[in-house]
Amino acid sequence: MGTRQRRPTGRPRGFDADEALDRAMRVFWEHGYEGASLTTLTDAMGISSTSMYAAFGNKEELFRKALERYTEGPSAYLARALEEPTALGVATAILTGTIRTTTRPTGPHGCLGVQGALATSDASHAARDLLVTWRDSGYSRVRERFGRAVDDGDLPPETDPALLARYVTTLAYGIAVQAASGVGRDELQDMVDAALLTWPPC
Amino acid sequence: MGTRQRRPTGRPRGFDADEALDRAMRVFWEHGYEGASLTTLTDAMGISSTSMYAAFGNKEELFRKALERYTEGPSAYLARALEEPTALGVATAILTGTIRTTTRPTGPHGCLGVQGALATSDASHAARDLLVTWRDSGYSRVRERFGRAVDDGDLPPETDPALLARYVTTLAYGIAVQAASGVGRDELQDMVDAALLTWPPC
DNA sequence: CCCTTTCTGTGTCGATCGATACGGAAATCC
DNA sequence: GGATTTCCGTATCGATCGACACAGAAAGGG
Repeated sequence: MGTRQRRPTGRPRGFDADEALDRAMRVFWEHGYEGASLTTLTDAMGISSTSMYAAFGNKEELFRKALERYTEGPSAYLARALEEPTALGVATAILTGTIRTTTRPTGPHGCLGVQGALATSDASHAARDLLVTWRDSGYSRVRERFGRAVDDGDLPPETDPALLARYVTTLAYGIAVQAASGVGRDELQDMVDAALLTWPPC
Repeated sequence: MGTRQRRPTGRPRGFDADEALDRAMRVFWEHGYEGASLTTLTDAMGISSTSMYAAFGNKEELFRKALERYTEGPSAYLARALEEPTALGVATAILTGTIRTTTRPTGPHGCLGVQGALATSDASHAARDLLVTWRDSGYSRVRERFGRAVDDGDLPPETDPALLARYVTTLAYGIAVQAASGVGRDELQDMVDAALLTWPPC
């Protein structure tokens, strides 16, 4: 065990692709898809543009992979939140996780899934569509989780899971915008704590 | 009265600057500051780049003026909302106005003040800072209005106007993101109606 | 009428955009 | 130890970016 598989034929890669993807994710996160130029990206990744194209395809593919990395890294709180035993626990974990990720002292402020490509030129519609799908996927998972909470009796039977999921995701996206504006972590947390005192709001 | 002032010396402008600014505002609204190229802008405005520079200065100044136009046009609901007699009326008018403006069938989806320049390259930091200031100004006006509502006894004395304003603006910015993703007007309105059933939430 | 002023159309500027061609370097395969 | 494969460094591609030079056109002023 622990034995790495046989080295592939050819000259070995001179950089850590995982580390490079993390750097690229941060650049996209901070500057957005269109605001991140190839020069900015490759400088941060520490590689040449040739190496980037060989390893990741093109800018669009790099963005796609950076978003996957974001989903399983900074945004992993969502998957964990959905496993909370109660709907209120789910909502609390989602919003607290959103605040923590969007206001990290060591990272860019805001959410890659929101500010990565919210309004773009026609040339970048693929990146924008990708994030629309990403956000819609998040909403759907929350809605399904709240649907189960209704079935379980955790939420009142008259609760509309779709409406409730729309409410929580709207707060989450709004928090991402506030964080991008520089609003502090504590203030956002106080706001969420107060908002969740009434539950379910719908 | 009604007499227009004396024609200025020199060749008269061959286009309507007001109309051109409206067109530019729409382009910035739909594509964002960085996604709106000079070609896209001047094509929509129906003028040459020379005329644009002569009339508006440069791209950054054009964006600044387009944002002012947006504030007194599509976003004018905010000023009207602040004049509602009750805090609940203010919140309702703000969120309903946000939904109506960000989901117009004939206009771009979303809010210029949010998606105009949320994450940008360093070269466009001026546009981003402008929108940060714009959003912060909106928040401050709402907070001051809620402060008066507390003084008037419209809101309980233990209410924190800053927290409440942060809550309402967070919902508004979240709505802008949802609208940019294509979420429909009716669904957002149902969500807001349900959310405002509990008031004040904090 | 000519002069001044302002605006317009054409053409183009240097810089940067995303993306590659090409040759040499570094590994495995036989 | 050659052949093969893969990767890296340099240099550059055509397109587009925001911005402007220049000359002619259209108005008022004298």
